[in-house]
Amino acid sequence: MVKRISHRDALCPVARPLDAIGDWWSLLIVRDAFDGLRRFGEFQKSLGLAKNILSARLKNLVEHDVLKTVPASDGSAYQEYVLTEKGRGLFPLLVALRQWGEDYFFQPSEGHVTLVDRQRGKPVRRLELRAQDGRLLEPEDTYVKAR
Amino acid sequence: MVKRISHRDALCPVARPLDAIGDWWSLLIVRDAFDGLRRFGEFQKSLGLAKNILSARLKNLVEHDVLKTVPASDGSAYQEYVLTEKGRGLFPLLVALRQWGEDYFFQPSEGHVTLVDRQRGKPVRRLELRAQDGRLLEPEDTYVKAR
DNA sequence: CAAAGTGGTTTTAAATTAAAACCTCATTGC
DNA sequence: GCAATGAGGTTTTAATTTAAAACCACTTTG
Repeated sequence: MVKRISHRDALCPVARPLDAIGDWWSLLIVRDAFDGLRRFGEFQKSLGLAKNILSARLKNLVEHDVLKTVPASDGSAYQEYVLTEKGRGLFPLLVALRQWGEDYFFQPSEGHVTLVDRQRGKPVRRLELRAQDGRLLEPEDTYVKAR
Repeated sequence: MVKRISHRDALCPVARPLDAIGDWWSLLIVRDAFDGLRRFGEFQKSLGLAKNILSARLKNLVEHDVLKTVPASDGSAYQEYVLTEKGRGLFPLLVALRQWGEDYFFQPSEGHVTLVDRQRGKPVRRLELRAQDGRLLEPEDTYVKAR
């Protein structure tokens, strides 16, 4: 589970989070959490992964403060997994992944689910990067700056 | 490399892309590609990963049309790896990952690199999800809709 | 209170990742 | 033009991770 990153990457904000969510299942678990799933069994049924793997992933997500465990909301003795504030911070990333998936992984003929605005029921806007003054930024319009 | 996704996930735009970029290294390779790295040796030096793993990852990214190989730009007989249009489509995702990393994986005392707007040299805006009419959307303000 | 369900852990096998050695073709130095 | 070095891998072997299945303790239900 522990992954070493090279010296060059130790200070890169892209590399560090990968310890928390860089594996195949974690983002799907987080997606399910955004969809309201909370119980171990719910995640397992939804994702169809082995229980030991789910257990390890949940543990890792909790250790990284993406999820936290809380007493079950229905009053039973079991616990539930809910997103922390840090976990909720993954929302834009998940939307970005979803939009990329919609753009490039579906034939026009295939249907797929869409993220919609609850109030109007209309698809959300596309994520886009802008400068402080509002200009739309393409990859070439940016660079990473040490400080 | 081939990963099975459960029936429920087969149609989910979040799940499908994970075959292409769901492993630990691929996103770092793509990040480096955005930073202008093109050669096998450049990626290997930057990331410090084994050559066979890099070879497999590059192959997978090329198969998924995230990267493509082109003749070397310096006229030598070697080839280079460059982002496709689909690969460039990962820019918002990478920015989202970066912003999440900046927010939650660094102590205030620690410095880290920042993504800046090339024209002004100022940090870029924060990614945010908006409805068609411009309202800012939190996770609760959205849901996924079949169609 | 017996039976079934929840939420795991342990055991064992398969697949993946990693390190290192090796190899081929390209380029450079002389 | 030939030897030596470098680029870009592949192959081999070992270590680690993932996966499947069995097992288990505690909880809830009938």
